[in-house]
Amino acid sequence: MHTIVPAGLFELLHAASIVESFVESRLTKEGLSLAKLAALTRLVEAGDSLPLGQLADRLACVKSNVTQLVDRLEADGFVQRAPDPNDRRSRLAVLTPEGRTAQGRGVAVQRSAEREIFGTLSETEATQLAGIVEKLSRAAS
Amino acid sequence: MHTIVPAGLFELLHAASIVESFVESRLTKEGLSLAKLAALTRLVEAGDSLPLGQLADRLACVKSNVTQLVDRLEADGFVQRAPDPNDRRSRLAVLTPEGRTAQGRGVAVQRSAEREIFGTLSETEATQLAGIVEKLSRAAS
DNA sequence: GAAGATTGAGAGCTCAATCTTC
DNA sequence: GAAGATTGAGCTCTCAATCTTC
Repeated sequence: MHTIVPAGLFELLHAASIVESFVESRLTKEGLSLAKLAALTRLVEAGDSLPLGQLADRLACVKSNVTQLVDRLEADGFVQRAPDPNDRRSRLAVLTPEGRTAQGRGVAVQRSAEREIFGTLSETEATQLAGIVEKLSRAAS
Repeated sequence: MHTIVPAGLFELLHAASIVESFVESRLTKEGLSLAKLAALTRLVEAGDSLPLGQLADRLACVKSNVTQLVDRLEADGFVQRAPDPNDRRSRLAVLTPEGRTAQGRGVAVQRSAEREIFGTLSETEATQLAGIVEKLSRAAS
């Protein structure tokens, strides 16, 4: 027998960190990380370029974080900084061709990891999880 | 109307990060963090002291991480390093009185945050969540 | 003065290399 | 040589302070 303990804070956070590490380790093989993939994906969605501040908004993080993330993406050759013609204060993060293909490989990895992990859930469980996750997010906001 | 999208990777990780920030911000007011509280709690459970390597095992992290975490806890006055009488290679992390009371305040904060967040779930949902979390952890391990 | 971005400092984590003691 | 701990380098993230441009 094995009693299921009602999920608590640590169980939830620990599960999330396991899932995160799982995907992270797969992305590493593609020269990517979740943070980098998220940024590249926002750029693809925006049509290849975005002012850094906009990127920060869409990543739901602070601007100084994007500055450093884009530094690393630039070092990877996935992104380049360009001046904003409309506003000399602003700088654009522009996707390079390498960045675009990396993003493609990244989402493929992500989706396959997603299938692998969430594929173990029944249809019903997936729906339940969505509802619960929604409730928890709301309660902690 | 509002269709519930089946929970995916990003929804799950985002929810976890919201919950984490919620607790983290409450612990900040007590001069603590989730990482520090976890370490202090492991020490309390162990009866006030533990070799650093043991602490790393119980925190499920790498030893160099514990070295730095204990550095910060020592600076806070919550922990002190002591020589291990049994093995001169080893060093003990020893809880101070301040560390013990901080741990007490910390778990109180944690439990109240837990009630606040998980209290929004029905009995049934809490049980479902536990099962799902268990499945996901297993799939990603 | 306020909106862009960056820099500096620091928390939290990892890995690889090192140093001491077993 | 292997087990303890630490150090150095790097990733991800935050906040406060700064600098330029609006």
